[in-house]
Amino acid sequence: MQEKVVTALLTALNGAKQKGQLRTPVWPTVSLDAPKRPEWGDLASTVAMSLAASEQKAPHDIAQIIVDNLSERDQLFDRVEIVRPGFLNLTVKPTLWQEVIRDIARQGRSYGRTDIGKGRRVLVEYVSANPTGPLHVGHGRGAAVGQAVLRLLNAIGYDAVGEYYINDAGRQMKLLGASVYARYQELSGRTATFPEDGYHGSYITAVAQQIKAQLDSVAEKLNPADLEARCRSLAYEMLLGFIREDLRSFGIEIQSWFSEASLLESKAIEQALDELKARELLFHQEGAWWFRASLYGDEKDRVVKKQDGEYTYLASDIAYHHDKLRRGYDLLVNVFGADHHGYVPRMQAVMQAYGHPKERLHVVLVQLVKLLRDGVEVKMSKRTGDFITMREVIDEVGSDAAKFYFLMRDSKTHLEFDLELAKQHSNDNPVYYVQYAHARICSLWRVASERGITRPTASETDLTVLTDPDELGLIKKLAAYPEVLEASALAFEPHRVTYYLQQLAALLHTFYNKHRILPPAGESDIDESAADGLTPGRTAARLVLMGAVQQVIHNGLDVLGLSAPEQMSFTTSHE
RNA sequence: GCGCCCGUAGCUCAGUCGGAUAGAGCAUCAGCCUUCUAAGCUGAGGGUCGCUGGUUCGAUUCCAGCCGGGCGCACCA
Repeated sequence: MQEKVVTALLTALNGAKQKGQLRTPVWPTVSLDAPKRPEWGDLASTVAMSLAASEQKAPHDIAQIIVDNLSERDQLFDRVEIVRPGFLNLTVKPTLWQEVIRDIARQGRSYGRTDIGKGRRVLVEYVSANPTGPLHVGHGRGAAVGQAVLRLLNAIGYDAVGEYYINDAGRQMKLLGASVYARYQELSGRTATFPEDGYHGSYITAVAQQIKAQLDSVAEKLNPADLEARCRSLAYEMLLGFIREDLRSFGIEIQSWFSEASLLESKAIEQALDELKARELLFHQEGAWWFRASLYGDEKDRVVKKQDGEYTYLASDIAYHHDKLRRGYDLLVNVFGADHHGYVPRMQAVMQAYGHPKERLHVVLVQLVKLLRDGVEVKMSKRTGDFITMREVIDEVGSDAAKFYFLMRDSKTHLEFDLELAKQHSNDNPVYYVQYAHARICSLWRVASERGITRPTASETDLTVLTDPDELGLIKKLAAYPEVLEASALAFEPHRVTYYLQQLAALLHTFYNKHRILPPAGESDIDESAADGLTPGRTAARLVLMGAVQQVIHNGLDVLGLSAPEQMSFTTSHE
């Protein structure tokens, strides 16, 4: 719809240029928004005002020229108005809005999807939590955001794949092994020195207990170093297994798992660094090897190989991203915790060092989640390992509710997450508000079929009866979905869709409350239904409209990775 | 000290490639269920868009400087 109008405006502009009425060489982007007030029409554009400078004319005059050159004016618009400085207020013919419903019915699940990504390949790296403990709430937000970004990109025609980078090499693995080993010893009645900076969480003891059960029979034959190594690898496998399970039960499916250790084994780190060395982007100083990150806008150069000969974390990451690039992705998206924002320039320097524009890597930052219970902050201490896990949250509030909350706000801002609110099955809970809108429409189908009313098809229904402002308001919101989806995907900001769905659901609930869709079951209410002009034709048209609303809510929830239930369970609703 | 992010209603937050009287939810108050699910709806009150300048016909939006909060500034990951 918006597209049609923009095209019409551009045609008018070009026509005016040919007649010599306008002379701006390149048109600015033709803005077209739903204005704030209904009396300003359905769509408003500010092109005339933005052309004022280059045309050296009054905005109002330019607007007039555009209007005069609108060749399809009568086919498209009921009303075209020029207001004060130079706003162009357009009221689109209802028949065009009604067409939107047919589009939705025809396109179904693909309504809103586009191909502007042109099949370009994208790798979305997300979660990537160290396999040294269970996922916590912050990881949950990262998982929800990463998955939503991935699905959004796919929805606009990219070919996106999700990957989890496993930090299974280096220091934290050693610490994990040492921590588990120490607990193992304690469980065996021996005193052990717990490593400084070790993992203190109680889950370590639980893991040690399980490992002890497995190893007790052979433990005697192992020297301490071997035993610790066994502890390390068994603990790693167990913890990564928990992570996989947690993600699965959260409804997150990671297509690809990439091991950091594999980079060491395959010599990929050496190769990646050699390539940089060959381009003189590495230098040796004070016994260490440095990457010239400052050449590409980072604030300083960075060590990749330490004096002791060990690679830094950055070296692995260089090799990892080198590998991603070699796999032929056109765009790399990394979902990072916001505390890693300082790392971004470094990684973008790496992109450039390998000859790619820094925009080829886009980093989505995800801020911390502040957990509340009834408005009181739930304190978490990383040091003692005493934190609320993602598992506990989804067990308590459910996957859909958790995801919706994680996706409600711009990911780069702090999020307050009230557990009590999130699990409430009430009107205070936006998740159910949206899902309920979907379920309500599904319920309509059930009641309709009980009363012998068959569901009308969009193509065979006369939709011109849909002229009520509430009906048109609903359609206009539906018409905006493709734009919202596209903008949301291009900005890597899923919360725009979440917000849109709440608005759409609100319109639906209002409509549902105000207008009847099905004729009443009895005959007593004939007058009431007549007052709202409820004829069989109107019922059919409204049912088609409801089908379109249902479809869009479904599509929106789906792109966010949420379910669209056909009915709500009322088990805990009334107290 | 330097860098990044945030500062919008009592609370939590949308909106910001510059536009017309700044929005939603919660909370508060007043209403709506013999009718398609009240997990819903209607109405009311509530704001110097952190402050000060600048650019502009026009700034909550862009720029600069301040103030307040968070995070980051390792041969840790």
